[in-house]
Amino acid sequence: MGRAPCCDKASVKRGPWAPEEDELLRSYVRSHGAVGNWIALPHKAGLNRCGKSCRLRWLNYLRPDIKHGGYTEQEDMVICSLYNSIGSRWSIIASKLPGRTDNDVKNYWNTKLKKKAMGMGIHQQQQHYHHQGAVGRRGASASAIATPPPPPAPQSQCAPSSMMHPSPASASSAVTTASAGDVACSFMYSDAPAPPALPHYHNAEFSPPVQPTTQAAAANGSWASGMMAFDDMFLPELIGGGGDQFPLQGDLFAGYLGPLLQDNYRLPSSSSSAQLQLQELSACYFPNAQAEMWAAADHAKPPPAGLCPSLT
DNA sequence: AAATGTTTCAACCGCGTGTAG
DNA sequence: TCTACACGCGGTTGAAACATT
Repeated sequence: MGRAPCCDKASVKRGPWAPEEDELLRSYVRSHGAVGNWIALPHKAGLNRCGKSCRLRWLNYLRPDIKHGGYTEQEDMVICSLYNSIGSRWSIIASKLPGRTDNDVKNYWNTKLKKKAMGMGIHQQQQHYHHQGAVGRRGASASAIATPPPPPAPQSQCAPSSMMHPSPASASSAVTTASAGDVACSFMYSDAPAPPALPHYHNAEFSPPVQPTTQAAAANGSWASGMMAFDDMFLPELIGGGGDQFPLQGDLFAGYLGPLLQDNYRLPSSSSSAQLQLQELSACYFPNAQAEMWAAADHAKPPPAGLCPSLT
């Protein structure tokens, strides 16, 4: 038994919107302000449409501040960089691009930018890649099965490599489209010492891995079940002030998360093993992009959901 | 000019999440 | 605490537009 449909699909109009329908919806929103209940809107506005369809039409097309097409190089870089970092979190990516919608960004990536990114070259940076599996809103599972390490993950090269050091304040900027816990990765890091007390962050949107959650983990010197939400960065910081510098996936981690973890877990920054460990964690935090690049690069299929093998 | 293949993008679908009752 | 409902999201589809042969 499936979920009840949000509306009677047989009795509502579907397909492309007519100009009259657009005008009805536009004038309704104009006169009533923020829509409180999209399901009830069609009836009130005199539209024979599903409420979800109305919402989509408004958000993706009729909103006055929408931009269509004409993506700039800078926007390309933002999309590439964020996609590399957080994967297909289109609503988050779109929230960093004023006037762009998640649907638009998604279409743009799938039809143009992905090819462009691929064409600019793929190179390997990471020695080890461990897909962490289910991430984000759907089906996050800490009980996922560890799998053997796949081939090294290629990375797209969308922009000149640079480092990024967002200020702590930037971590508190608002992103309303995602909840804390998104882009989260559960992992165990058995070689690191138990983490010290963690710094306080402005809010929960960006929080470092949590301290050991089990007595056992603390007792044997490991820590477990780290969760991180990384769905928020300021665009100005992303584009590096002048807009001519951009973080890449690895650099994003090395530039921001790396030092954070080094500070928190006293990893020697100069040691190659520490670098390796950071790379492993990076791959765990931001797995989606690698997975896609990977598939596109005709490598073996990425592993199914699972904890980072070397971290378990 | 016609046929065929490819690309684009608006719209749909179904599921996870948040929340009010 | 549970349930029902609406919202929001990401993946997918399909028709139209465009390019190529």
